[in-house]
Amino acid sequence: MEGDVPTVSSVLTELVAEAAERAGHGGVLDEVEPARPASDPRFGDYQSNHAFRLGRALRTNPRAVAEAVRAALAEHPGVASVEVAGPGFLNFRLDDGWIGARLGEMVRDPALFVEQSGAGRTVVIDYSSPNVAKRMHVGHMRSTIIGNTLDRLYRATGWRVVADNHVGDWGTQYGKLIVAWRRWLDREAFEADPLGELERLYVRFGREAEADPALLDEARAETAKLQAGDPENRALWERFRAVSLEEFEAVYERLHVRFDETLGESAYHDELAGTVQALLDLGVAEESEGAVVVKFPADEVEGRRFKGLADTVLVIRKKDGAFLYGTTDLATLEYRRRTWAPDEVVYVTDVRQQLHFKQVFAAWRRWARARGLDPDRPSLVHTWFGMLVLPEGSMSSRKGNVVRLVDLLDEAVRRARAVVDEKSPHLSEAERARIAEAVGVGAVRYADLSQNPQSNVTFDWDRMLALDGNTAPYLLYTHARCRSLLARAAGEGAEVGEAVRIGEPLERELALRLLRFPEAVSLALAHGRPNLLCDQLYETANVFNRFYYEVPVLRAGDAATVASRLALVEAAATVMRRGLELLGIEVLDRM
RNA sequence: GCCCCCGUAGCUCAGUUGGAUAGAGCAACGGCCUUCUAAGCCGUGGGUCCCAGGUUCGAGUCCUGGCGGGGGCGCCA
Repeated sequence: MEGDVPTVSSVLTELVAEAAERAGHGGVLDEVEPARPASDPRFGDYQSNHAFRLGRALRTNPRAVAEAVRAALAEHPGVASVEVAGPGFLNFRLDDGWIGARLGEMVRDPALFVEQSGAGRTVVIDYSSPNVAKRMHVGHMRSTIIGNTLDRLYRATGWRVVADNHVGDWGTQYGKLIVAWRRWLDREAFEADPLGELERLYVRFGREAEADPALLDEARAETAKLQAGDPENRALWERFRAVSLEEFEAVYERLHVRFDETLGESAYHDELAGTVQALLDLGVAEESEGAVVVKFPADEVEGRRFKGLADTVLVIRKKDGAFLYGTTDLATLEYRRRTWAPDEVVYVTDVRQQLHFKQVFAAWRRWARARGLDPDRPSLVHTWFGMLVLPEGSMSSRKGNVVRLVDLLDEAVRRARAVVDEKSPHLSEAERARIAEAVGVGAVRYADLSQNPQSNVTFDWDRMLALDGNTAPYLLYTHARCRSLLARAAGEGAEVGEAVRIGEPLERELALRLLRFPEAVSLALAHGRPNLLCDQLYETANVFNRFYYEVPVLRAGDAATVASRLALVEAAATVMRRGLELLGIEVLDRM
């Protein structure tokens, strides 16, 4: 729709922008501070703090600026009143009729008014990326879940998304594994639990090699044979890879994660030598101490984004001629550029790789310039998240304290099942199993998503698997309550209204909260922080449950009120459903 | 040594990038089911936002210096 400004925030922001211009402050700032929900209901529904910005720029009293902007505000059907408060806040109170109508329009919009900021644009998202020949553990969870949710948020805002699982399927560990396989394979164990056996072989190799260093030479030789295309080693490697991907896929399916591509490190093996040569030829890289490196002298490092990069070095070819993951990252980026011409490439990894990606991004930009390409396209984003640590410290397969991802999911579902059996014994066995799966897996996803990704998390079973409070089951329950009410309404032949008519304060609060959904989606994506969407859904659920408790729907009395309230309930169900979908949590109609 | 991140209620964490009187969940205590799902709702108690300065109309948020914790830093990923 041409010129349409869908969200409440954008409507009011636009109004303020026009008023500021009319008040003679048009060119003062290039951006208008977005209107936001009021920090306290006493201050109205929404507030604009733009007058402070203007006041600072004009070196005048912000209160006076606010008065001037207020006086210049155009009439708008959505705005019931505007007040200037305190040192220069503009407080808006919205019109009840407009809120109800607006909500009706929002739920009829397939995008729920979510701004389609990515329309016509392509993003490659690189996430999850576990190493082949090992089982996935909880350390892989954050990249997988956060990455997948960003994937969903990008799609919701109109982007074309290429989700790429850049698995670690190449490197020296396969030579070791081949040696170990030939010496110590327990074929029965492999049949029963392929990755378990591969892990055991890998650990055994490490132990044996300590006593007999000659094994390392043997492994190096096998790696070299593999990379030279030796058919026997190649077949073994392919087998390791195949059983791994099969097992990963089972976990992804339970987590509702789906990739468009699984192009691991091995896919770029043949490009690495050429990449290094190109970087040398273009003067992006240089030889140093026998290796090939990209240097970042302090005086060449550009801007705040590259803070901490100064005087560091990225090695892209070792003294012995071998390549490193930085080399692969650059070759991969070049492949992505050629293949999908993305506007943006997002890497979702933990905080430890910050410096690495600053280096890769800076090296890429230099490479792009040297070839006459636009260094800003694709724009490169490293969305990092904090470490997941166990209460007793770091997790390592050597210490044997890893928590496998499937075990976490199984335990979550087991606990959820106990609650379902207790609360809903009347449901069929099959339905209870389905609910337990959705609740358990949803709880795990939500536990991760609902906190700021950049915080470190200490792994805690009880917290991760909590089923009440601010959790996935709470959101699922709220949605199920909505659906239950609507199902009963259908049974009684009650009409669901076209529009919502605001009456009770809780109807108003719920409608306003629902209208914030598209703002929350944009905010979550802009900051790369799914927890902002979680907060919104949690608040929505809380308001709905208070509404549900205090305001009768089916027993409201007159048919018009029943119809209006049912429309509100349906709007709540729609928003909760879409929100849960964006978080990758399977939605339930009953529980 | 240099660089990055963090320090908020007993515990786990939010805090919309500088906005109005700092909020949730858990745990504790008290209340609400003859009415639409009590996996719910309401209430009570709980704070030197690590410390000290600074910037301004306004600082948990920004700058400086400490203290404490985590992570990274040329041939691992």
